[in-house]
Amino acid sequence: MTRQERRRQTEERILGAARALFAEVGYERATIRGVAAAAGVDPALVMQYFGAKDELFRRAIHAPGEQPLEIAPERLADLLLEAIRFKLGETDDGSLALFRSMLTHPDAAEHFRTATARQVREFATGIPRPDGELRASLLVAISMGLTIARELLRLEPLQEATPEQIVDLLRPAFQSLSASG
Amino acid sequence: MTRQERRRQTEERILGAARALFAEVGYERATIRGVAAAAGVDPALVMQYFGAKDELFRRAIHAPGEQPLEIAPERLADLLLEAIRFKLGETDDGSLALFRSMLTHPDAAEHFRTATARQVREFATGIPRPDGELRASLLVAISMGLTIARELLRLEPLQEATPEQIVDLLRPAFQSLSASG
DNA sequence: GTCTATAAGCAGATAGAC
DNA sequence: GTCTATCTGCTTATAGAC
Repeated sequence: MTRQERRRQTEERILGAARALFAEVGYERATIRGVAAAAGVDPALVMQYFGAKDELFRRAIHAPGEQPLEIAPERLADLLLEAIRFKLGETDDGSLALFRSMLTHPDAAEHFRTATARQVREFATGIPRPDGELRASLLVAISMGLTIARELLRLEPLQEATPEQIVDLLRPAFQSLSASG
Repeated sequence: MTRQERRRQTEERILGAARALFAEVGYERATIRGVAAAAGVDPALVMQYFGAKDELFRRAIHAPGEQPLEIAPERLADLLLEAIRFKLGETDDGSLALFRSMLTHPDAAEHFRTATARQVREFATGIPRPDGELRASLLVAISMGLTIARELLRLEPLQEATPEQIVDLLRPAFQSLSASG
């Protein structure tokens, strides 16, 4: 194994530890020292690799690549529900880190706002109505609320329910919001 | 004006400043110094009155008293929508402070969980079904997501819309979730 | 009663030894 | 290349002067 490979490997380990810790306690309470300890490396090494805590966080929340959905109107509700069903229970740490910190860390809030704005515009193309963007925003807000309540706050009834149960109950709500006519 | 009155008045001013600051930046980033500056008093005075930062936060999020709703089944959806319509745009700083910090401050998370559990049980009495608690949880999660998205993250389409517009769009969703049979 | 001064602790970041 | 030691800054909290 070359030096470059080794370096890349430890960098990935640090990034994974950072993602997990940011997801668990948020930006403020997560410390470089804590990340280093979780990754089994020296705190100075983390700084060496990532330069600053901000940069580490930026890298941690950078999702592995969310490909935009092709949206056929009349299908939007089902697509969203399917995405929710898939994500519930196995949301990646990068997304959770972003959710966890977005209310208290300005950079995280900004990142979420721009990512959401793009998603809203995308969804809105599937809702050809004057208030399409508002409807899309509501769909996003509902999905976000659900993830926060279940994965971050761990509200009991939501955590015990299966993704299928939840999706079934939400279907009428999503259909009414994404109805194209 | 007696000493006691004066003291009570400054205490209220500090508490108001604390509520506003906690609501704006969350528990971690809000400092005693910042609260004191906003209230126009000495930082040491804040400590004198409230003892510790935790206690100040505890007092700040203690809502002025939310009376439990009497729930007639078949009316739950309308009651909730009315509550949302009323709250949107004028959510009190105490609630916002709690929302802002609940993802990153363990005490706030715990407070929210217990308050929510009570609310869920309450709503569930209006949904006489085996999955009543799950449905009630979804209603709470949706309301929470909406408040967070609009008041805290300030997502544009949601902030520009009127409460009436939002409530109208959500009505079918709430009715399907709270349908009693 | 109110404020000044300071203690004590922990954070991120840096310089330099090995 | 990796780690030790340290610097600087900020926080809560306290002790004591006025």
